[in-house]
Formats: sequence, C-alpha cells, structure tokens
Amino acid sequence: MAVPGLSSSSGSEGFVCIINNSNNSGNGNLSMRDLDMNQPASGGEEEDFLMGSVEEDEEEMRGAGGPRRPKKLRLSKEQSRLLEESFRLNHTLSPKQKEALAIKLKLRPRQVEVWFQNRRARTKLKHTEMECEYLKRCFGSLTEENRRLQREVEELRAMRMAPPTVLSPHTRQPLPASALTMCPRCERITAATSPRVTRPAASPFHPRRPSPAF
DNA sequence: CACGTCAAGACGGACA
DNA sequence: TGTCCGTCTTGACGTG
Repeated sequence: MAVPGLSSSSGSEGFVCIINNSNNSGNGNLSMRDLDMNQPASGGEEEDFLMGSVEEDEEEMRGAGGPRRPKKLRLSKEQSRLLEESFRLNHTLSPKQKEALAIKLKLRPRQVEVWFQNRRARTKLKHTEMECEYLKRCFGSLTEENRRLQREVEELRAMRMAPPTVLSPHTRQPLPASALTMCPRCERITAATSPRVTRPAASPFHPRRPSPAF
C-alpha cells in the first residue's frame, strides 16, 4: 500500500544543500547547511570532532538557563547513506557491527546506536500510520456496507408487515389468520399444515432459492 | 531495546 | 529582501 508523501527513507530529502566536507574551505561561502560538525576541525580525536570538544560541550551545557544539550549533530549525506544502507541490511546491530560502523562513519558507537533506535522507532511509526489509514478506509467501506444491509433489512421487514395471503392446500381458499403460524427457523408465515404462501413480492436482494429441507 | 519526549536546525509562508 | 513564526525532521536523552 502506498501512502502519498511517504517514503521509506529517513526523510533526508528535505535537504537541498548537503554538507560537503571537502569543499567547505574552498569558496568561503559557508552557510549553516554547509557546516559539518562531525568532522575534526584539525584532525582531532574522535570525541572532539563530533560536537566540538568535550570542554566545549560542557560549556555549551551550562547556558544561562542551566544545563543544556550540546549542539545538535547533523549527519552528512554520506553518513546518512551508509547508515540507511546498514539499516536496510539489518535493523539491529551487534556490538561488533556497531563499533565497525562507528569507525567507518567517524561517529561514536553510541551515536550509531541511537540512530538505529530512532530509525527503528520511526519506521514502526510510519508503518503504524499506514496501517491506521488502511483500517480507516476499511472502516469506511464496512460502515457503508452495514448501512446498505440495514436498509435491506428494513425493506424486508416492511415486506413482512403486509399480511401474506396463505391458501389452504385443500380448498385453495385463503386461510384465516388464526390458522397461520410462524416458522421459528425462517420466520415465515405458513399454514399450520402444508402451506402455500404467496408473498407480496420477491425480494430483489434474495432471489428465491430451493427451500431447505427440514 | 522500545517508547516518549525534548530541542536544534531546516524550511516555507506571511508580512512589512 | 530580511525577519518572524509555525511546522517538520531528527539527534539525543530518560525511563521502564
């Protein structure tokens, strides 16, 4: 089932300009979106190129309003691509895989772990949303079907209200109401003996079928 | 690990 | 054209 506007990727298509690490220093025309805080400023340690140094993080955490989170990491397109690729192969990572991927992406294992957690959760959410839409549509069509059947029931009830003419099998004359009985199974009015019932009209919904043998 | 939540950053539209 | 504002996306964290 396809829901318009829903893609299987993590939504990075919203990015027009992509962080381009190799070109950042070239043109001096650096916008916010060109920044990649994942890369080492000067070949620093792994911890340092993620979101600034640990000291910077701690400083960042102590804003005027108390502890704050460190500056938000934005993954580069290549990092996202590799993560997506790994996710496609496997929705969970073993510790070894996590470690290897982290090294490959120059991220901390914890970041890889969190990315996979978020990706799983959001994949599930999308799936649930699609399922919800599907069930809503089912509900709609079933409601419509239910209405139609209710109308049919009403019509059939109305038909039964009109007193049926039951002929005596012997005299071929109409029987008095006192001589009639209701079949408990099919709820048809019949003569107490072998009946011949002429209905006002055949239901358009229930064409006559051979009467069940009972 | 799933889930709920927070919050930074991106983005688009309205408006002066 | 710049700014403001609302909304969306997504990295990160706390909890069970």
